[in-house]
Amino acid sequence: MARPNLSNQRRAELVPVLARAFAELGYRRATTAALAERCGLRENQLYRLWPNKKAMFLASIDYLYEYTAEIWSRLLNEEDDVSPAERILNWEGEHRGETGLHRITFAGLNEADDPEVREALKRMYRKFHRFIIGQVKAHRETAGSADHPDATLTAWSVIALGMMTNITHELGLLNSKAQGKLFQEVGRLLLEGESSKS
Amino acid sequence: MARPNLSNQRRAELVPVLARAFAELGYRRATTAALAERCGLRENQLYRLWPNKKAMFLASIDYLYEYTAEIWSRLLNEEDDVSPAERILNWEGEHRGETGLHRITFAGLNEADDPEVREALKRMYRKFHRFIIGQVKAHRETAGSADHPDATLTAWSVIALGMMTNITHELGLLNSKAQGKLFQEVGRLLLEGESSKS
DNA sequence: TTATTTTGTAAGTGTACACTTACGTTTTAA
DNA sequence: TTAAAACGTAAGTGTACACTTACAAAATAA
Repeated sequence: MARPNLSNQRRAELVPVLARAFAELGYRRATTAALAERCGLRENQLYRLWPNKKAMFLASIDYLYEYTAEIWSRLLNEEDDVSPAERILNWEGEHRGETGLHRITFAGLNEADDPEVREALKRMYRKFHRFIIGQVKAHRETAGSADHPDATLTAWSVIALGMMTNITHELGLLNSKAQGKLFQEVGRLLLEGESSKS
Repeated sequence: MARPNLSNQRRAELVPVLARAFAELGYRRATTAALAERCGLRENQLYRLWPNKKAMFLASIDYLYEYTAEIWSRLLNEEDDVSPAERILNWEGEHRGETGLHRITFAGLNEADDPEVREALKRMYRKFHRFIIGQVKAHRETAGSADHPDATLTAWSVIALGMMTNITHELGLLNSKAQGKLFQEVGRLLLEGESSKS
């Protein structure tokens, strides 16, 4: 034996950097040279940690969920008078698209004919879906329960809204106020089966 | 003067072919060689019709709206006992993602740091939005009007649902029955402000 | 110390691909 | 008939970029 292998640790340190690069540049423009530079490494050093560019991208997809889940978990542990589900809705309505990390999903969807990329995206969406279902059910147990779509459909719809606000933010289609209104008002309708305007 | 210039006509004939190529292959893998082959042309012949690959892609984005609007318009002119808005919901719930043309938007979002691509996408979404707003308003004038989000938000939400069902179809996350249910049930909730389960 | 493995630096290599050039052939307005 | 423009065919060209090779320096277990 000689020097200890710190690859796992270094990968963990570098994934956020890679993810940000893919998010800012997209898959195509995130050249291996650019990735290496942002990591403060040479290209071949990157290739010692991941077998190819695609693997770096797959790791970034996984990171996107972990990063978001981390933020949501923090929100869930806060003391507040509204339900956790509503806290997440409010937070996302205000901050959606700020990090730009969602652009990784755009890049991923564009590469979705690749089986590995497709599986990574599926995993990611399923994890989000499961997380949100939990929040929807918890919310509905406490709040008065109107007639609304089942939790599965509701969760997909919330993800859809998230995607849409990402897009409108990306393209500058809605200002941040309208974006927040979209997310929160429709989100609440989905959660509670009735408009929050009342 | 000599031979008449048929460029406009040829462009119009070829755009659907290009759009399908971008949809099937994504921007990156849709090489100019592949595009030319599908058009039954040589590369330089394509370059006589469009200045570069990006222009071909922009034309494909525009085509995506025209194609969809064409289908929707046909649906609007049918005789039926449900409202036009509901007919579109039903149709999209059943056929969403079938053509695969929506993948053009994935490719576009991935290239959205390019100003021209971003503008093309904005145009496209705005046109869809306007179209849907019209349908939502028409529907609500005839149907009983519950308490629901305003037409603008509703229209964005419907687009969001469309996007989501495209994604779930693309990734194989939902079977077509669940996909239809998502689109129709939630769509109706958004349209009418109450769940259709009742 | 020393053998072994990781880390750093520098310079490639092969190829895919957007875009071009050159040139011959067909069509049509005058 | 003819000149000009459109059309067809073939063969490039330059370069960007994923990935590799070679080798020296540094670190650590024995």
